[in-house]
Amino acid sequence: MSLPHAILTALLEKPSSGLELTRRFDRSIGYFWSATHQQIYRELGKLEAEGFIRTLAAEQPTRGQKKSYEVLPAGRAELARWSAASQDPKPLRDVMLLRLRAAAVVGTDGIEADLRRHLDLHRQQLAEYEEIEKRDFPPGKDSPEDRLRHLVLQAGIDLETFWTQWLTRALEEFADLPTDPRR
Amino acid sequence: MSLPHAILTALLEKPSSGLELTRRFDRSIGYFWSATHQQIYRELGKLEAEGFIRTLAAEQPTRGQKKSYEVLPAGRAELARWSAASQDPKPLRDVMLLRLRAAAVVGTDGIEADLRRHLDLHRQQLAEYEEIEKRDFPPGKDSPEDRLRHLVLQAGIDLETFWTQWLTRALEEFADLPTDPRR
DNA sequence: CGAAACATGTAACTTGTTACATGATTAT
DNA sequence: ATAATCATGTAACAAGTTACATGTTTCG
Repeated sequence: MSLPHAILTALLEKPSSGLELTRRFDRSIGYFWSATHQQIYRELGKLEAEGFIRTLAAEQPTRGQKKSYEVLPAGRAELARWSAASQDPKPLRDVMLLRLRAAAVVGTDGIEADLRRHLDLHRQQLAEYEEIEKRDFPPGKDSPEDRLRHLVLQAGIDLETFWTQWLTRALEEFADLPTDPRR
Repeated sequence: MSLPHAILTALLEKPSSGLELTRRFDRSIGYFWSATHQQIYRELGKLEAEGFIRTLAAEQPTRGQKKSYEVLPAGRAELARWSAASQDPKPLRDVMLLRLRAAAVVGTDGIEADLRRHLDLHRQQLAEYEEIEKRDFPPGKDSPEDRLRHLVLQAGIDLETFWTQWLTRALEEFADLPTDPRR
């Protein structure tokens, strides 16, 4: 139940239409909670029905016309409640780790190229985060809100750093492997 | 589409019944791909229908009786195919990061306690992984298969290390915050 | 026998994904 | 006018979650 709260956060930061939200999910918010436009429209409908948000424009626009939303007091209260409520961390779920474990059984043919590709992608993502950090969080004078947002970005940077290091190490192991185990 | 392949990997490592698989998913395999018994039974049925696995026992057991499965050649081939096939990494999706971002907007009341709790949980998980490493991967003499499995475990250790460090840093930031932003 | 533990399974629901449909606005 | 883009939406499906149902074996 996190998507509605991601949307509430985004709308509090700035009232938006569905498509604008979709674009923001492709950028900042989507860096730790991704969503497609179909999910967003579905959820906007629910949030409006629950009285957490409302449309901005006085006239009800028809299909195809832009429709912007803002958060109502009940929505802000729900977000505060959710943010403070205790939630268990989700166990790790990673396809590449699973694939390596499978490769230990059925052989490593073909997987090395994808490890390289992932290394590239994670390096790109890391560079993107570092760019954002340079632009949005220059040294000195951070407001408390900025320090929290910086902390979140830092997690992204650290995680991408981890992946680049781990993938590099994995590829070194592959270089060392005498031959494929059982192929 | 990873759960069937997680099950194939587990069954290749050792033929098992549904409940045995469930227990193994609570331990080693679940450390990077979790699943409940309902998911597992559903998926075992599909895998059998597709001809990737078959029951071991000659007699068809009835409901309530143990039913063990083994992987057929087609299943092994499918696992090899999947493991080698290129797949994009999934974007990061983390509730705690989203909660912090929300807290930057609606206030940080209440979230600090859960950060502490998460720090504890991640420390426990890290200790568990390190225990497994000591037990299963003593220094020296690793077979190629073991090196791959060790690499996977290492990712778990590194990720838990990251979270403990990041949460420690987050809590330091909270100690520094003058007062809650906007509450 | 009765209770506990073992073992498999169903059903209903929520969330996420993929493909497609439709109307409105803008630029050539 | 028509093509491209903007914008909202539907439908069907896949995957994951939660609650419950049912039969079997073991042990006191």
